[in-house]
Amino acid sequence: MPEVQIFKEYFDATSLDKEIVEVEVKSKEILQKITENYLKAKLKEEEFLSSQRHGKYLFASVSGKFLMVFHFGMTGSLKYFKAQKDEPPHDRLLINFRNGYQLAFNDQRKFGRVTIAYTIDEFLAEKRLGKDALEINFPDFKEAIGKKSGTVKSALMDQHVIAGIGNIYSDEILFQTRINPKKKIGEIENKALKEVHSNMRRILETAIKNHADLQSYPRNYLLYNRVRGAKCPNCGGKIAIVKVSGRTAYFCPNCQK
DNA sequence: AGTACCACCTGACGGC
DNA sequence: TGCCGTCAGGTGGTAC
Repeated sequence: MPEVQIFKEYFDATSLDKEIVEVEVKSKEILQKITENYLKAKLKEEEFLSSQRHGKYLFASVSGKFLMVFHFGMTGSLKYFKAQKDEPPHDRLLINFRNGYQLAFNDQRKFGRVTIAYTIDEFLAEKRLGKDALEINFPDFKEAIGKKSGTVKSALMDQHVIAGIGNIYSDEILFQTRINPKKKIGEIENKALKEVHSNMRRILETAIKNHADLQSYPRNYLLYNRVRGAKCPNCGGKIAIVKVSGRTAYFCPNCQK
């Protein structure tokens, strides 16, 4: 989600209030529930007025009439450019503006998706997305997560519970709260859950402040050096790697009980 | 109903 | 040098 917030800021700085002349779809696979012709017709001669982020989704208002929805998967990004030499290598969608610039939806692994929606609430309801991780207050957080029965890591990553936490940020939150990623939700005390909530917000805010660039995060963050054989920034012990409901979890067995 | 896990896709990387 | 297997990460579908 911090990356998506950075894309939102980039989008707002580059692509608002410019007439769209044409849309090119280079990889149809990224279109979700819409056809290429539909998207082209919808965007032609319109303009982006503003954008909003919810979890990992970015919503761009198109002339106040409807929303263009972006989901970036793992490798998606945006690039605003003019010269051909600046065209990104895996652009799946290009939006051509009247001013000669283009906005590219670049996505090497094609896990990203683009679609059209009419209201954010309707879209969130259809996807059954939880509240945004930066917006949710503790009582709502507790209630949402309390309905789960699996591991704390998979609950944090479940977009229906809270929207916005991915694999690497769930690791960071649990590392800083000193909770083992395999711990069951029911075994977490209220006080620790409160810490999870406040650490979640602080970590996401810190990540955004650092432009979602892992190498500029504080040195005591697990994410600063999330690689095989890394040492724990707390105790110097070896960081372990395990699978938790199919995802790779990095954690310190000594600090996270 | 809810949880676990694989497929999707591509490039990087390690091993032989 | 080069080929092959493995891995990464988010989501959606499927299996349990």
